Amino acid sequence: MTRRERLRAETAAEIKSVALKLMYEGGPGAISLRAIAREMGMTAGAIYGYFDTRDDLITALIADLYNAFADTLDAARAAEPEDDPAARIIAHGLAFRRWAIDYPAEFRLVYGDPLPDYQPPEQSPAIEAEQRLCKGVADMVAAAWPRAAAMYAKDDFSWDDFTSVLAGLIREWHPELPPAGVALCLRVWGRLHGLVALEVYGHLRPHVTDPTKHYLAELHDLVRSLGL
Amino acid sequence: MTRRERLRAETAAEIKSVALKLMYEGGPGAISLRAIAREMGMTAGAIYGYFDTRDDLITALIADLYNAFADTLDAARAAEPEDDPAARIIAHGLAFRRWAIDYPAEFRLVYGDPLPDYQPPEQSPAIEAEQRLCKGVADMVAAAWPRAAAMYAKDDFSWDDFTSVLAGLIREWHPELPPAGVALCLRVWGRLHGLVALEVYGHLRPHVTDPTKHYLAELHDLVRSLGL
DNA sequence: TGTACATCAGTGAACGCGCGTTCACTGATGTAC
DNA sequence: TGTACATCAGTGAACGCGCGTTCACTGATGTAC
Repeated sequence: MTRRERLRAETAAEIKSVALKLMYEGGPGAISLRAIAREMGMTAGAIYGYFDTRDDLITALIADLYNAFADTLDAARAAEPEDDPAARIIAHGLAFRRWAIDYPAEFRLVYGDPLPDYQPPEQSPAIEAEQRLCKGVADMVAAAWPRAAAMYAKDDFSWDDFTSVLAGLIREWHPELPPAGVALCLRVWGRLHGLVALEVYGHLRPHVTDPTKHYLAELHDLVRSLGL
Repeated sequence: MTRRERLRAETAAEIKSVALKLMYEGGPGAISLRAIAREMGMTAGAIYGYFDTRDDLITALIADLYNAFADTLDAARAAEPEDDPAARIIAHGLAFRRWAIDYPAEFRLVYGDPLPDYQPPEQSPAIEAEQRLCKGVADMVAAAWPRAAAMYAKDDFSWDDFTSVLAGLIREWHPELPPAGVALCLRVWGRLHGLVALEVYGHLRPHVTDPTKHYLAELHDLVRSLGL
């Protein structure tokens, strides 16, 4: 990598990090090429040397976020013993909420409204990264399945209830997991998501003094409902 | 009500309904005074005869949506027998999802990102309407409480875990419900919300062929976890 | 080591856009006598 | 029933704004001889 290439890569990274900073301070709507350029002391046009278009920047940003986010959750799970699936689920859940609350703009970009006029591309690098998150949940449910099966194995699901993409991934990651277990993954995902989404969008605070406590209670309910 | 007053009210209503139509077609970002005026064949400035400012319009819109939404859910619950709390919960859940999927822009406005640059007022008519939704969930949990108490009554919650506003409302609506029951309300709310939010924002479709089926399974899990 | 040339990051001015908001005004609708 | 006046909904032009994007250009950094 030549000096020029290194500088180029650094500037591209700076553009993204400034975009994140703006988003952190002003919400997803605060991302604009002009604002980024202003912040960096350069001209709006110069950004076109690094990204073909505003949407390309956003797409790159989302992929980065997904990866950083997946890293955080993977690390949180890995910090708990492998033979304690309940602890891993709770650690994952708390880390998920922590990230969402600490970086609400990022959460919105990933899980909420796309930016005004942003059109995600069909083949986005974010898709791969999203699969990492998916795998995280699948790992947890698979670890819990030996005990959860007693409750859910008789649920009426078949492989036809999932897209072939998901079915393929699951069979690769956890061949032992039956369709009822995969369906359970999705519901667990929804359950982890619900209270956090409400909180991030400001619907919980008017009712509750300590959101963490309620979320933790939900995590314990969840773990219990999995038979752990 | 004089003729003039009636015309005024009709025009104000038309402004709101055109705003909804624009939002329905182009997402929340498509609401602009100019677009509304264009659609109505009038001038952007004319709208200032009806709403002091763009944000006032949005606020009125949100309050309307909350009320229409609460009407829908109330009706869905009321259609099931009062002595069958499980059926009421499932009907409520399905109606919630139906509304969210049929009117995604409205869902986003209410539960998702506020509009770019929209600053909700402190004292909004939407707050009252939101309480109607809150009461709906509280009613369901209160009806389930006699059976759910066995599982949740020993949860460690006190009235200090809620804002005084919520605590006051609950004591008015359901004086028999202890803090653990109120906490359960919030968790049920989150559970109803999770999968629907994921679906509305496009995270479920890439994995699943029939989202309703999975949501229904979640509702059944929920009902079961309430001991119904 | 020094010179001639190629590369290429960034400039700055311009384009056209849609936005919220203001304001002096017009012209129709209502009211009072 | 007809006239004089008041009300007020809506006009249209203008304001200043920030945006994404384009393009001919400058000037510094690198490369080849």
